[in-house]
Amino acid sequence: MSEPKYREWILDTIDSLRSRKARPDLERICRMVRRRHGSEPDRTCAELEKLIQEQTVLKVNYKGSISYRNAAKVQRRSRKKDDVVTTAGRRSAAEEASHSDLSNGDSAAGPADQDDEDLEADASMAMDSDSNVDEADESRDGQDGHFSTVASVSSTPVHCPLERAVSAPCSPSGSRPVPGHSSALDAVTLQKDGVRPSSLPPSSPTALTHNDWVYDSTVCSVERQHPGMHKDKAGITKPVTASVVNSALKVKREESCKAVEGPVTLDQCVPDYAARPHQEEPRNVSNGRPMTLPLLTENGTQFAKKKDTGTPVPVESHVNGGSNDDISVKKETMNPNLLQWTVADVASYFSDAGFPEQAMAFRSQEIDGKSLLLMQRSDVLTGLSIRLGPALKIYERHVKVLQRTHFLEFDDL
DNA sequence: CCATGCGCACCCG
DNA sequence: CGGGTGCGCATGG
Repeated sequence: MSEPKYREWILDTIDSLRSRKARPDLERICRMVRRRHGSEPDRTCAELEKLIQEQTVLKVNYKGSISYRNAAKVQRRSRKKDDVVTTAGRRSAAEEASHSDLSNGDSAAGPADQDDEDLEADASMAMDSDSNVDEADESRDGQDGHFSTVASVSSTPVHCPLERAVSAPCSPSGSRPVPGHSSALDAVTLQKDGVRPSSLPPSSPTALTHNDWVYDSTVCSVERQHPGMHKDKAGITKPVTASVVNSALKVKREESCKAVEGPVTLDQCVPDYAARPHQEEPRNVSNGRPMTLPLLTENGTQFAKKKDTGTPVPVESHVNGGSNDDISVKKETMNPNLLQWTVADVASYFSDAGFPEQAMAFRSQEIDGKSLLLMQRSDVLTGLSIRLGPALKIYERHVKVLQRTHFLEFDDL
């Protein structure tokens, strides 16, 4: 999906701006990429959106304006120097943090790393728990409240990368999304400091306007729930909020929600994925995807395979201790047929499984479902340039399982 | 005019 | 305190 070339350019640009102490905002990023590589701003913008979706880049609202972060660098906590370099390049460092704990999302850095989606989910949850919406009060101008968080996506309009990128604020010149409203679409809010555990109410639209918001919904939906929510894995409650939010934003597409099958509620919870078209594309979509929902698995389960559908559903994982309470919602998931998984699906799966860093390696190597089925132990252990520990777990607990499951169910193919 | 460099104020853990 | 962020100003081409 995202062109590696662009990924590198954009990440380098973000890093560069950061080192210069200049805010990595859309305008500067587009300008610098154009200057350095000749890429059109629109294209850069489109690629940036993709990176945001992949969580390679995090879109955050910091001090009242939008900033982009190199997810890999979000370090927050101790990072060791070691970063392993993944093939992709140096961006991996962060993940380590992720393992440790996603909870924080703090500061600018944002969210916790890249863990993808699920994590995000939980990350968000975590965050919200502490924080919640609202800080509106003061925030507005921004003080720095640091930012909120996470984000991802973006928003706006559709994104078809190529086609429309334009709509978005890409244009270098003045278009910056104003904090607030206009971009409301995109933005969603979240905030961190404010904290109010319970929640949601305030969050409504108005909240958006205030400062921090995160972009994207992916997370947002989830996030604002009060901590308590975690518990219910089913996520029952969440839906509500989420929906609320969405509606407010108008971001979502209802249809899509429906599309999803049955358990609607859940979906709603996770609306973002489901809901937004954008995301879909990249991720699940391979084809007409019917995704199954995660049936509420309990935490420990790594995969839930639904026989009916025959799908291996990647459920989240546990990364840290297995507590997934939070998440469980995982995206409902991917296409049941591994053969139809795209590179993004694979990366997303591993991120969800708790290996965000390694997921990048899969993505860098362009491993899609078909490739995954062909991978052998040695490929996983040595072909991805990932550390042995995670590689072993990935192979034994995921690759092998997925392959086995696939062949059992689709052997005829 | 534009890209950079960076002091300094803020904020968080 | 240490660390991250980014405004605002200064500098250099």
